[in-house]
Amino acid sequence: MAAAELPCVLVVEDEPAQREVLAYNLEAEGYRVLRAENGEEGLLLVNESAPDIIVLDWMLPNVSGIEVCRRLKTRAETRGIPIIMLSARSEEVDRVRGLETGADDYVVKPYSIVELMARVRAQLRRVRPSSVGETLQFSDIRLDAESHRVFRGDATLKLGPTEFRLLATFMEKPGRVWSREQLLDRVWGRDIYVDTRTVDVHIGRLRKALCPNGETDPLRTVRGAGYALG
Amino acid sequence: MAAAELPCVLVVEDEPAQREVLAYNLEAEGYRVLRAENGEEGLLLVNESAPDIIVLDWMLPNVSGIEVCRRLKTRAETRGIPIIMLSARSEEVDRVRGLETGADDYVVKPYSIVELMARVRAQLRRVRPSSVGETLQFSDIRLDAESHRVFRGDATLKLGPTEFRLLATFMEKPGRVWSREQLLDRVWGRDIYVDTRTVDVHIGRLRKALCPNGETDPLRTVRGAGYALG
DNA sequence: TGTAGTGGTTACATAAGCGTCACAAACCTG
DNA sequence: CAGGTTTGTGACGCTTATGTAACCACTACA
Repeated sequence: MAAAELPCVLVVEDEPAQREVLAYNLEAEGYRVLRAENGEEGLLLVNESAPDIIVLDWMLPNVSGIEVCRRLKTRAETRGIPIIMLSARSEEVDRVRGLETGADDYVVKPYSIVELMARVRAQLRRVRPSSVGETLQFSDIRLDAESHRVFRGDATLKLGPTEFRLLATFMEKPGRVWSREQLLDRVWGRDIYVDTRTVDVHIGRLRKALCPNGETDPLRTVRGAGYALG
Repeated sequence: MAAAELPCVLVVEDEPAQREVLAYNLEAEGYRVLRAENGEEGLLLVNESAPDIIVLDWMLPNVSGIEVCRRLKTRAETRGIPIIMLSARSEEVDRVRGLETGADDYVVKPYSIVELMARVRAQLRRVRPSSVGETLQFSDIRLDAESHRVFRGDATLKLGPTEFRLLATFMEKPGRVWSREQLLDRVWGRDIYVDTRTVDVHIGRLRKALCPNGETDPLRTVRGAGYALG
């Protein structure tokens, strides 16, 4: 199974017109597009073609989008594929449910096609670290490289340059454990001599900055190894 | 049970000709092949020989393939074994039901043997990562080296650095018996002086960590020789 | 030349993990 | 069964890794 050169997007949308608009724009953007008109077909295509990202309509006949999402996110091999949910509903409840099910992003119809494209790009960048990042996301934390800003939920977080780079490193590969030395390399620079304990201090500062209101600490200490996000 | 060097594939197919074609191709591909001609025999062989992957026909006398699948996927020790379902039916309903039952992949007859081989390889790669840095799996235990995490079923296990390295060593070669000296070399380091009995203590701690809720102990004590996983 | 913001280091407190021992239990061998 | 050996395991003291506050140094900028 050779890796496709072009990023591959699976569009699951029952309404033919909307599906084609999406597909057209995605193809114009340079993606390979797979189309599915219902949940079953979607699930099948995921197994067959391992797309890099999925744009998923909320309302689908039989197997609903949310159900498709749930199934994909509970299976280990498909859990990593980012899912962007589309929905006509704008109620808060559904947003929460959408993200709760494991969707990585959520867009309410009618959406700006440009915005959707941006989100697709963002999600892809998260998964395929080939190109440099604009927006990274992990759970409720968003990091925008361009504007140098970090959000948690709706709140804007305030963090210093070092903490920002530190967080950016973590968010490139959520879950991965970085040793203090690796972090010094990536965040401080290759030939800077700083005490490894300095990392600890900045981790502490990052933690404090990430949880201004007592949110759960997303950083994990791995004793004897280093730190990780999530 | 000596650790099989070759990946072991269990073929459950009642039609002799088809079974042999499959077996022939799998053996040509370098796998060890177990054959079963019905569901009961299949389930039996799973328990006896712990295959690495199962190719399972949908239509079987008595116990149907889907039933075999369901049973395996509900038992903790066998849940981790990937199952590829074969079916003559191509109806949407069945596809979905196949995946719903927990099958990891689904191939419709008549299939290209090349494609099937590719899928077997893909599933095996998922379960038996040959190289470092990927995720190791043994029965229902998964160890992810990169994120330094260990799961049993859905639960995340909490183990200390030494227990983690110990388990990683075992999972590299499930079934292999490691002497206390070998373990000290690999886990503690070549020129560390520690009592060999220390290994026993850490094995105990690892055991406790692996069975937080009274699951079956996957570690085997080989009297006079050492310890092994499975 | 203040002042505010940031960064690196140190020191100390605490938590986590480690290794050893001692005794109990299991096992083997006659 | 007796005697010896191997393994399981709780307890305990010790070491080490980590969290964190405090401090000083440096920079930028008005």
